Amino acid sequence: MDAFFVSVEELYDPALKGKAVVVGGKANERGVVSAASYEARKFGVHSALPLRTAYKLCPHAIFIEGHPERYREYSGRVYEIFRQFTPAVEMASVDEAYLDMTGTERLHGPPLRAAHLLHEAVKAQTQLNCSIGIATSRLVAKIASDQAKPNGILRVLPGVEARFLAPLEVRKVPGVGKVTEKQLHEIGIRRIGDLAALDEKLLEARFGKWGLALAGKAQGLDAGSWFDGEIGERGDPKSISHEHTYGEDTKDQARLEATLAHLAEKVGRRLREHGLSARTVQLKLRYTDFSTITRAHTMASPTQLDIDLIEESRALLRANWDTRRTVRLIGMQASGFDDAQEQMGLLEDGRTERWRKALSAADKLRDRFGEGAVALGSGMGGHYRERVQENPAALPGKEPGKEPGKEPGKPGG
DNA sequence: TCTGGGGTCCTAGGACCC
DNA sequence: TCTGGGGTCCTAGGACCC
Repeated sequence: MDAFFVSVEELYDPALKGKAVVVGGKANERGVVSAASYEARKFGVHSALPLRTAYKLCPHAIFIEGHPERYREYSGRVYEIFRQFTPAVEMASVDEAYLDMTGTERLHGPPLRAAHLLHEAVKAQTQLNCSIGIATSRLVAKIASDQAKPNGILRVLPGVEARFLAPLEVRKVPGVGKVTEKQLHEIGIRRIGDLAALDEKLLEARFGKWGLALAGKAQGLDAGSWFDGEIGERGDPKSISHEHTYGEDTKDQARLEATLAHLAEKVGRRLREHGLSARTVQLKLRYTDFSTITRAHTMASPTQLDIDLIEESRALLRANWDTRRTVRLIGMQASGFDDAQEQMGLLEDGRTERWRKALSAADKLRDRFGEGAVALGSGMGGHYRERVQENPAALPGKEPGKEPGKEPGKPGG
C-alpha cells in the first residue's frame, strides 16, 4: 500500500489531502515518524525519523498520532480483495502482502492483466492506492513493487531478474540494513550487480550463513532467506510484547511497576485472544543513555494469566534494575508458547480457573467499553495479591483504588 | 537529528544430559 | 584422571523489517 497510514487518515479527513502530513505523534514528542505524505517527503521527512527532527525539517506539517485500529481494518479489507484473486495470500505486514498467482491465468489472464484488475479492485473498494511488483520470486517482486511506487505496476520477466537487480544499490535488498551496507561498502560493493559478481565462498567466509543467502539474493532467489517457503497464512506468533517509553525518564519504582503491570495485562489479554500460554517472560529496560538490557525467566509451566505475568516481570525488575539509573523505556515480552487449550483441564486448579473466568469477563468489558475500562488493581502498593487471596473470585480491578501514576490508559477503576 | 513499538531471525556461550 | 561429542534448552544481544 502507498503511504498507507496517511492515505487511511485522508479517507477520514479529506482536508488532509495534498498536505504535508506526518503520522506518528505530536511534533514535540518522543517518537519517530510512522508514515509521511508525499508532500512531507519533499522536505526530507521519512519513516523512522525522530518526530522532533521532522518538525525542524517541515514545521508546517500536520502531525497526527494515528489510528492503528483503522489501519488493521483496511488491512483486513484489502486482504479480502486479494483472496478473491488467489487463495495463497500472505500478509507480510499491515500494508504489504504476497500473492501466489500460479495457476490463476485462466481466471485472471496473464500477469500484467491480473495485476491491473487487482489494482483497480483495491482502488474501487477502498479508494486506496497500492503498487504491485510481479516476479518469479518474492524478493524480486518486493523490490519491483518498491520501484513501482507510487501507484504503479512493474513486472520483471522470468530470466532477467539478475539484470533488473544489478544496477540497484545493495541497500534495496531486504535484510541489508545500515550495518551490512557499511560492511559491503568497505569491500567495495555498492550495487547488487557487484554482489552477484562476487565469489560465493568469499561472502560465506566474511558473513557466514548470511553471506550465502546474500549471494542467492543477488541472483534474485528467495532461498536461504526468511521468506523461503510457500506463500500462505501466517501461523501463531512466536512472541507477544508491549513496551513504553516515558515522556521523561524516571527512577520512580512505583511508577515503573505500575507501567509494567499495565503492559503485562495487555500481553495477557493478547495471549488469551490467541489461545496461547507462555513459559518465558522477558523484561526490557532502556536507560537514559539508550543502553538496553533484557532479562528473561522461564517458568516450569506456561501461563496466560495477568497475575503471573505481573509477578514474573516484577521479580525480574527488582532483581535487575540498577536503581541508580533513570529509565527511559520499560517493556515485557512473553514467548515459549504452548497451546493454552491443551493445558486447560489438565493443570487448571480452582485458583487458575477463577482467574481465567474473571479475566475473560474483563476482556469482554474492554471489548464493549474500550481498553481503559478495567485493569487489575496492581501498582497500588502491591496489595492485590492479599486481597485476591481473601476473595479469589473477585473481579480484578473492581475497586478504584488510588492512582499510582499517569501511565497510558490507566483507568480510574 | 536524539533516537517508537511490535515483531522475526541469528549467533554465541553455558548448563545439562547421555 | 588434564578432559569427547552430540544434542537440547535457556539466556542476552543485535540486525533488520514495517
